[in-house]
Amino acid sequence: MHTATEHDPAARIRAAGLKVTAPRLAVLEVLSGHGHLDAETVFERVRGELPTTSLQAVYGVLAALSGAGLLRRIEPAGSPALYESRIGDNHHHLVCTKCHTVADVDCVVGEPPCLEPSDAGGFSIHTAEVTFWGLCADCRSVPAA
Amino acid sequence: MHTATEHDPAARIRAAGLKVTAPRLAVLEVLSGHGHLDAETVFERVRGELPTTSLQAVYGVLAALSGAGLLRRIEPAGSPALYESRIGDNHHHLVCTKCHTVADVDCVVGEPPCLEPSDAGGFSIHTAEVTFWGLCADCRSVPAA
DNA sequence: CGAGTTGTTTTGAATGACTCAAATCAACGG
DNA sequence: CCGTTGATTTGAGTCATTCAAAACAACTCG
Repeated sequence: MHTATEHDPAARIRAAGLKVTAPRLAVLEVLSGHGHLDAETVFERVRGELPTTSLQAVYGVLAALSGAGLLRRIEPAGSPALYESRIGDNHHHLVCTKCHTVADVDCVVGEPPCLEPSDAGGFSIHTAEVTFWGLCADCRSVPAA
Repeated sequence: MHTATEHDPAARIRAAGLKVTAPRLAVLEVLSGHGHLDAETVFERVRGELPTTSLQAVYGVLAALSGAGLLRRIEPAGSPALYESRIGDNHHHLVCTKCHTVADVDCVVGEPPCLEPSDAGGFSIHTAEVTFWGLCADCRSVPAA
């Protein structure tokens, strides 16, 4: 029913035509949760268990894995690029205008492009990216501080 | 019926509580069309008629005017910040994945936030930003060049 | 309408996030 | 286990943008 590819990080990397290396496994591990992390943060966490890893290696790994579709990269205005492991569904994001925290929102519509523009102006659209901007619960409870 | 504010750039700047200066008028003039221009391009065009203007001044003007709501700033992933004069309607954008050209799309829904997330996760949303990604007509007609 | 106050612009430097390139090194196919 | 090819390290460079101090110019008020 399930192939090993679905759960085993090494198999997923290999299936993407990439070599399986310690930094790549470490990056996938760091991003296996539900966070939205920037390259610097991934680097710090990877360093914890793989101290010889360089920041450039992390940039390379993030580019390779997101290029291969194993990670998703988002770039909200005002934040550095963020990476997440939730892929394959075309979900969207909530960004706090004050603290820049990012949360996921399920896409109510479905398959990408989950929305169609009224007039595509000659473009052939393949994705609709939706970013909701607002105040997160924490920032709302601290009005002027 | 109409106040002068609606059409006169100087009046609009003043109404926003800002001082009316030559660089500000020049930036508004440069952006009065329907383009999506980055700071560097605005700077080059402003220089044409106001040669003493510095790039930093342009950054300052763009920040002041977009902060005041007289310009809209967008930041598509992979492009520098772009500025446009179409404001007040919550329209969206089409971005070419190849050449990064940007086109406007009318919002089919209406007032911002034109979309509501299914679960706002504690956020109080005020805007939904939609970016459609695809190939523009020009890039589509040049498949592999 | 002329001086002051305050906000703007100039000039110059610095920063953050990321990319490029050469050399070393390691994964995997044979 | 060796070689090829792709990854990582090391080190430098780039781009877009911001910061800061000093010079300057709009608008306010007398």
